[in-house]
Amino acid sequence: MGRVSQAQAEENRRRVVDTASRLFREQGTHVSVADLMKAAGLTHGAFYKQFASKEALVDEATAHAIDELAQRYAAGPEQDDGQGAGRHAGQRDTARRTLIDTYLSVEHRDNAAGGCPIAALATDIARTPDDQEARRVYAEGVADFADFLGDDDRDGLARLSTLFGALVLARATKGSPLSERILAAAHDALTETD
Amino acid sequence: MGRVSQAQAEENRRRVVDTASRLFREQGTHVSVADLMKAAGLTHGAFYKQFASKEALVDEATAHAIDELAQRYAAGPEQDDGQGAGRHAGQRDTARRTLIDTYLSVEHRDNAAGGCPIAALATDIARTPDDQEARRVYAEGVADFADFLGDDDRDGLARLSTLFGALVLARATKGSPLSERILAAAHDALTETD
DNA sequence: CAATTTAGATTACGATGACAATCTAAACAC
DNA sequence: GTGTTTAGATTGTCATCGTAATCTAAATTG
Repeated sequence: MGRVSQAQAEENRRRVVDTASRLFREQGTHVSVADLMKAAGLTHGAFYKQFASKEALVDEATAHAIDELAQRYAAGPEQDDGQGAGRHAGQRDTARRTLIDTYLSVEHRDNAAGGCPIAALATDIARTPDDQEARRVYAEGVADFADFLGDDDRDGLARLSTLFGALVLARATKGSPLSERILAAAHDALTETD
Repeated sequence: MGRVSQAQAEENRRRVVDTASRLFREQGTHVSVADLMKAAGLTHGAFYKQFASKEALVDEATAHAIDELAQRYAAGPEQDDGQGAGRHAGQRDTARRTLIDTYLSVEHRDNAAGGCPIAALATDIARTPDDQEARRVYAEGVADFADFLGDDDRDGLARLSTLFGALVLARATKGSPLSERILAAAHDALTETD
């Protein structure tokens, strides 16, 4: 078919990025442009009208996913008190607690596509060249997430390691009863002396 | 060239498995049979005389790597006291401590090929079909490693999550100063109240 | 509404993937 | 030593990869 309205084109582009951010998390950045475009409801030829290369899309999809994550925990389960930004200590602790609950749930384990990109993309990012934009964005996402999780730098990074590690391990051991025990063990460790 | 002695053939086979176990850890199980065989010093045509499929090799290479890991921490830095198996509490604590030190070192972060397969293969395994042998072997490896790391099940799995998580995160953030801070933070957390 | 622009479809490219058939020369059994 | 077996090399097949050129019809512009 022929042309499409600017608005349509932009929406299509957004859908491609969104689809990519989900497929990359689920299957890795190896998913083909053809599969990706089919999932987005377009043909693979249309891809290069919107993106310079697959690498560029990986960068954009990573940024998109990291952004979504940040928005999710920044908003948190907080009841909007009409005061705008800012959350007092009690609220922050509740937000953390809720995050840990959902992060270490079976649902999250089984939903990589819609889940934490830090966990889902870790290995793909680790194997990506040093100069690729996605690495920078990813590292920033890690730093911000750790800030949210802990009271100081050390605490946040250690907690993130446990949280992240348990989820990734649970995914790799899914099918074995070990998987659920990993989630439970990390949950305990992260909530007991809190 | 033509035939090769049985001994040579077996050694070649072993070299292919060993090369695979290293390449898979470094680059993922996506590495091609051709690249793999070249790295092992053979041509890709020779592959199918030894292995039924690439999948079969993934299974074997995973088992091989997990085995090596188990041997490494089972032997540990323990001085052989001539008493055979068995290690008293002090020795076990020292062994654990040494393991944590090396596990969270920059050298280990930068040596995925020769390092812990649980960390290096996690995502590949997570994306592998449920019925594949490699998953079973992997889960067993996780259970055994956790046993070694903690006093009870919960403790071991939580500690493994932190250890593993920090290494994988450090690899993904390599290049950013965050990477080293992650290793240090997890190291602190795992050695302080010990 | 006529002229121009362009998003997306179609098709093709060269490279590379897993895997298979054939060839060859050396190791074995006798 | 002759004959048979077989590990590895060579070459081929077919699918799929990322990317690009061409085509087409509708959206835009004037």
